[in-house]
Amino acid sequence: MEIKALKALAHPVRRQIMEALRSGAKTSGELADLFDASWPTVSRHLATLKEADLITAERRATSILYRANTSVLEDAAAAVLALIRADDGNDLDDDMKEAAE
Amino acid sequence: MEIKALKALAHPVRRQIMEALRSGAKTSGELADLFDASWPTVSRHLATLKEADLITAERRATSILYRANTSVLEDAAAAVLALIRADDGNDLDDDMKEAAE
DNA sequence: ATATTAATTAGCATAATTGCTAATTAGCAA
DNA sequence: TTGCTAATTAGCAATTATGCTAATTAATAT
Repeated sequence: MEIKALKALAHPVRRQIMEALRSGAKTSGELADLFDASWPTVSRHLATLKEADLITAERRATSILYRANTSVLEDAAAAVLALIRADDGNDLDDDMKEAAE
Repeated sequence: MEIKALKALAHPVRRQIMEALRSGAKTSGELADLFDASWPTVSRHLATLKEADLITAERRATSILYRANTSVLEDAAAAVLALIRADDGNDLDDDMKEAAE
């Protein structure tokens, strides 16, 4: 679940694609125009994001509209937050006592 | 910043290490015992996490204590959440041009 | 000095990722 | 049918990640 999403979000271009989709659905060509990478390269990143369920694709005549899957982004963020100890106050990173067990 | 953290968190073993550190600081050996991977392999994952500033290391006599860096985890989660469109006309750090549609 | 324990670093092999160009599929319009 | 546009897939080279064993550093103790 989140494992694929976090891996997909590890690449800067893929994060930028997700960022570009914040403002609404875009076609593959529109997205490819935003980056220096070639269109096939962007297309592959889109496939990776789709495989991780971070985006959905919908055919519109000759083009394909991509849109972000918000819930999966939320799940991914939650998975990262879950790595922080929930209960028991924790300091930032300077000195705190280690729990002995 | 978050780019290294998200990349580091893309690997399941590294996430499990962070998970193991939720309950408090642990030594390299204690962490290595938790996984099937060899100690050197775990050690390398620790180096990756440290490089991403997700953990800190402190020498304690013959062993080295690792602890999670909570603030960086928070930043990483925030970076993922930032990929979700904030409600209505609300542009945080949108450096993309708007779609023509 | 040697020994012991804790941990990392070195070196290597394999696997996965990335990004390109060229080729191909998909839909639409004459 | 042909042609055109949109997009993906194929195939390849280069890079990076992963994980192992063997060697090495570090701290402590005898």
